[in-house]
Amino acid sequence: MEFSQDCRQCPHGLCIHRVPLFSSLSRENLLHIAGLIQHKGYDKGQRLISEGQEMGALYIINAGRAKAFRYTPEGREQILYLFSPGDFFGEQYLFSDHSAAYHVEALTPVLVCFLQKAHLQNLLLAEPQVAVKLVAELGKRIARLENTFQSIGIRSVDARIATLLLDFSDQFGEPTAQGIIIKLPVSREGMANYLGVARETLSRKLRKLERANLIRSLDTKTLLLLDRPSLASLAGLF
Amino acid sequence: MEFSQDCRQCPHGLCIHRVPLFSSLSRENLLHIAGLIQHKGYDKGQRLISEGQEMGALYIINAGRAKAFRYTPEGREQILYLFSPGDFFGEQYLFSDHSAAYHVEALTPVLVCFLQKAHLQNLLLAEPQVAVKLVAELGKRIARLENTFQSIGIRSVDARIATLLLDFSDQFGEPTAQGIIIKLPVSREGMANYLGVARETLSRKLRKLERANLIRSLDTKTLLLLDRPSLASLAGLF
DNA sequence: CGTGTACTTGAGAATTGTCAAAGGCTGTGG
DNA sequence: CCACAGCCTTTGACAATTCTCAAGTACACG
Repeated sequence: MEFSQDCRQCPHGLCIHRVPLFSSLSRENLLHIAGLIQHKGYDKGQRLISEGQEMGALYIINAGRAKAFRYTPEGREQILYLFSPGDFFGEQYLFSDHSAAYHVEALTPVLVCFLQKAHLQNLLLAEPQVAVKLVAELGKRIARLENTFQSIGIRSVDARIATLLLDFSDQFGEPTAQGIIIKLPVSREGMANYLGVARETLSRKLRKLERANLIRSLDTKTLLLLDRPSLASLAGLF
Repeated sequence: MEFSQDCRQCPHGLCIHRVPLFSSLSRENLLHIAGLIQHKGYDKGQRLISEGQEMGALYIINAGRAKAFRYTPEGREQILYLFSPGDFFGEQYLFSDHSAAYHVEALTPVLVCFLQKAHLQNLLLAEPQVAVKLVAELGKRIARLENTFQSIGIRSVDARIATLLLDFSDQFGEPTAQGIIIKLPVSREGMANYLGVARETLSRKLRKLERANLIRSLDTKTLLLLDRPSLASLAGLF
């Protein structure tokens, strides 16, 4: 785990460049903010934040992946988000003193930039455009949550799995000659927890999709998507 | 259906007073905004907006109740939100030109105030505090969605029903000597759609709760909540 | 007072969860 | 390079839950 005082020595250039939030800022403003940003590295499996903890900053994923999750009363892990570089979280707590409502854990080694609450608050008041951008980003996130919400409301587990595969294909997929290759960010168990079904059920369903030639499992963490249209119709039409 | 040019003749006083969003504004600012706000009334069952429609304004519920919903691929109605006076929607579309992702329909006669996109955009740029408030409100909504998300992820339908009843009791309940009286905003079918289960399942579960003396059904649209603690333990512990 | 709508209840079918065991991959140590 | 331990995944069989279809009941409204 390492720190660096600000973002100007960012290993990947100014990390805030990666954040759509700040895209409207001038170069000098960017540099100023960059000076306020702190870094921290986390190993795979480490907690970035824990449920119940104070959230004093906005977290921006600079490199790596992380998952946000809670435990259900039965003790199962329910995954809420998968974060990739450029994603941020903690914005809910900017203007409320609630504590974090979920755990965030590194799925791979992760590098985060964080911006203290107070600094961001000042920034929003001084630069309305950033606030407007933030509102827009939050709107997007709400829309995504609403979609997920609905897709869970769908009775059929098959449809939910198809939806998840399509989402993954958009987020993590790479088109090739044979089909879209998806590097899964989580294990089967993780996917099951994301969907809210039992591991075993997910296994069976995936096998069924494989037998129907819609997908092929290359290895545990790699999937080949063969028939996107059929998946789409599963997700949406039945 | 009636119009009125601005909000100064609002039947319930300045409707924007009801909106936390604008609570930080000075009296003169409020009056200015009030002048920009338009009204519209809807009968029960009428659509405020339809899926796919352009969203040109922020809608604020002034009186009455409305539901936001979509149709699942199977043709079932999936309720996303229940709006009460003071709630607003349409903010997702402020800075995106996406069309509405759901229908909104009046459950009772409804009076809405709406503020055109352009006016609100100007307001946000001119009054950063309003933007900050908006960010805070959106944060709250995200938190609520995340909660709902998780509670749906919970396998047990019983837990979800208990959670819904507790939510309703908070939102629509009135404490009395016998217990908390809940005026249900939706029919059994509506509740079932909200939870994503079959009508019949909901009926059976409610009957079971009634036999266990946790609730009593006074009439179709009124519920008496007798044993909140037991419900809470159902919702959270098993 | 009848009619229609919404709700309840019952029985069988389908789906999913649970438990148990077997299979497969990975990394360590010989 | 191989053997083995440990973990994740798959598969099978059974139990539990929920859905569907069908019929019956209650209630609101004209």
